[in-house]
Amino acid sequence: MKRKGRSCDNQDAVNRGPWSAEEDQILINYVQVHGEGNWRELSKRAGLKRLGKSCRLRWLNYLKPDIKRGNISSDEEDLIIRLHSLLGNRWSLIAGRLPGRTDHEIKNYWNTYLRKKVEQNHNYNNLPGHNNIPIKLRIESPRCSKNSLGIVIDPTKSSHPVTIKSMSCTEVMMPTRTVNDFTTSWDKNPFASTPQDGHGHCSEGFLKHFDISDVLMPYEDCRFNEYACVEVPQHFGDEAYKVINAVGETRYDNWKIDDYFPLDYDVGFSLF
DNA sequence: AACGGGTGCAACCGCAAACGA
DNA sequence: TTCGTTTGCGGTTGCACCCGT
Repeated sequence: MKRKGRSCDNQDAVNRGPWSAEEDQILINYVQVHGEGNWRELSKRAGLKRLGKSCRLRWLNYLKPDIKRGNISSDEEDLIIRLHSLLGNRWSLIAGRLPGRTDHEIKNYWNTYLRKKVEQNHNYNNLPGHNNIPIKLRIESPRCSKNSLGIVIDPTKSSHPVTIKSMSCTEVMMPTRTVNDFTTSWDKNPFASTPQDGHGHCSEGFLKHFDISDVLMPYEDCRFNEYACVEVPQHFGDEAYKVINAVGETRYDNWKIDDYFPLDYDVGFSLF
């Protein structure tokens, strides 16, 4: 599978195409002794006539010991479809939720098999986020930790993913404490110590607007097949706070807290 | 058996972000 | 702050194989 190399620079001295078993072994041995990183230097020192980039690709996608190859289960397949409907072609994010799988393998699997399967599935185009079905937002834990505010989506209650684009807390309570007093009361107008709205005034209805799709990340205790977790850094100082109300927006339509998603779909705040 | 089109997948490419001097 | 290098990502390419004719 020799490929056409570019005529410039000294790439004629570089091996291209499929890796031989010997090259693989050299790379494995070298990484086991010296570790990953600095791939260009690694290639030179290991005596591989390969671009550093090529070494990195080969290691990360095929040779690394904890990689699962092939036999993608139906559960994994289902999760890929859900995540793709949520994230699009963000293969590294999708792979991050499938332990042992690489973005490369998932991308190939999608392009050669899953995309066709999904396209054939008439229901795909009727998923939430692709139409205007509103979502019920349920506040499970109104008092959030100081580290983050997040939501947990429980897809076990529905076969449909939720494509949440953004979320705003519209009513937030901050704790107030008096000096030398450890008791806490909840102040519904805490804005003297919290960010303002950029216009120098703080109406009670605001707090923070953020784009969930930018901060979607796996949560350690999360069972991948059951929950999609979103963790959002909070910017209101070190204190805990209570979320009283919130509105959000899916990828294609708006929803608000009082809307009802059909039957049993719950989206809730959770304490991370 | 030979041929040709379709498919799968490993490797490559270009770009952008991250990093470090 | 700038600039060169490294890393990471997603899209594309092209060869080997499969399968129908």
